[in-house]
Amino acid sequence: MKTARRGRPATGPRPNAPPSSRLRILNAATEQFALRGFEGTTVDRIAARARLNKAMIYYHFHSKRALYTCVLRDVFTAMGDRLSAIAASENDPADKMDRFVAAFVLEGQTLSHVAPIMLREIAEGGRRLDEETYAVMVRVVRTMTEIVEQGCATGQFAPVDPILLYLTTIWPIVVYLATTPIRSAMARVAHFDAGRLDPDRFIRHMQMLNRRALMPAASAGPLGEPS
Amino acid sequence: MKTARRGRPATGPRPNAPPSSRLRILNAATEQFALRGFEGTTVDRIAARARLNKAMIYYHFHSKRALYTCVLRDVFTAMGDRLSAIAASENDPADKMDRFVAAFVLEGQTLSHVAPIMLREIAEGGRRLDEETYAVMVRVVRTMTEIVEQGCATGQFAPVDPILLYLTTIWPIVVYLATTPIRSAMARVAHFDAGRLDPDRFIRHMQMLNRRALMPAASAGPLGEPS
DNA sequence: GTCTATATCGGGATAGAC
DNA sequence: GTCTATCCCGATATAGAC
Repeated sequence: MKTARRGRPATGPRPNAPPSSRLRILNAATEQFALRGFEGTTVDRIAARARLNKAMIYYHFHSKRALYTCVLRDVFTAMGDRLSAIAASENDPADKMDRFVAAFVLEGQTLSHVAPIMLREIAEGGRRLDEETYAVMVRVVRTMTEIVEQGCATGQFAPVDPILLYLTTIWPIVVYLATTPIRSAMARVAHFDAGRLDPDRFIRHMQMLNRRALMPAASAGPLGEPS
Repeated sequence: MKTARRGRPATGPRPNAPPSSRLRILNAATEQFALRGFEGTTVDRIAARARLNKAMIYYHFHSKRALYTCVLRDVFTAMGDRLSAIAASENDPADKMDRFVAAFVLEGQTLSHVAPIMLREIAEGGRRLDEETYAVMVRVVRTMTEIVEQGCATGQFAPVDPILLYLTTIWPIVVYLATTPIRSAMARVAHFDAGRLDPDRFIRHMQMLNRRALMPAASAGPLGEPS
């Protein structure tokens, strides 16, 4: 258990330390775990993709499981860090919300393995998340909560449960990101133009959704109340 | 490949045929695959949960993979069938949309294994979906598309891309369903009241979201256009 | 730190009796 | 249709040389 003692932010071993094996392993592992899941990934394959052999993996990480935990922590921390920055900016809540949405999509494209991994962990019921990783995910929820509460306090936002808004904001984005690689194949089968789902259009859709969701009372509109 | 030739709707072997092994296997398999994924599940364990032994599984299904394909088809078909019924009703589009959302949540609770399986398949990039199963998923998209287009035609709905609305409607629900079992544990860690996420509240939130998203132009509201 | 074996075992799949 | 026993490969993990 003392294994997880390698505190270091994902892609920065320290300005110019060896660019080598440990990091190559981490990258290869992230890719494979995202692609095939924990059980679907073999240590041999990770080694191959890292241009190393199994033994090196067990030298740097004590077990497949410890490596996975490491990947989880790194990947979620990286995402969480980048998002926190947004909420720290000095804009008004509506602006922050737009920027938060855009940032999640954009960072999610850069950290392209985070989305599939999140989906797998949810499906798994969070059984593999350790406390540290859990805390990072909670931080993301809290970031959104703060934005919503700030907007509610000033009356700019309708009173909406931040947790519900979190659910409806983050997860379509995650699925959007995770399906990006197979979008065109799906488009062929489902007969729709995949271009309709380019990132900019998608971001605008999500922003529109949240702006409307947070629009203060007034217009329940021509559609009336739900059943 | 001729293996998948057992056309039969999930939970109805035919009114009163043997309630026995084949069905018990299917049920145990669905549960385990949802819980642990394809690679995470062992044939031995499925057998145990079905109160049978491995050999019986290979007797009824030729391989673990064929069994999985069967589970996928059954589970998605069941869900698709129940949803299609909604769209066939004679209500107006706004009503249909509300009912569609409610139905997805409710049926998803009944077919409680469908959500985790959907998440795993998305994370997997759809690599395990055969054409038949694919077609069922497309049908769900089409169902939503029809509702949206009907509403747009009559001017009741703002012009919104149905695919985008599908993304933002279905997937929060799927994640909501998949996290239900661990909701209270999460609430403890994240310090929020899990009761806030009871199904009725959630359904109303989703309906609100879509009604507002589909509200015809007019009020971009006090929030202005996005960046 | 990096490599080449090799130990070990779990799990998918089959044989064949009943 | 159902069972027990078994094959056998592939995957995690380790030993130990360099």
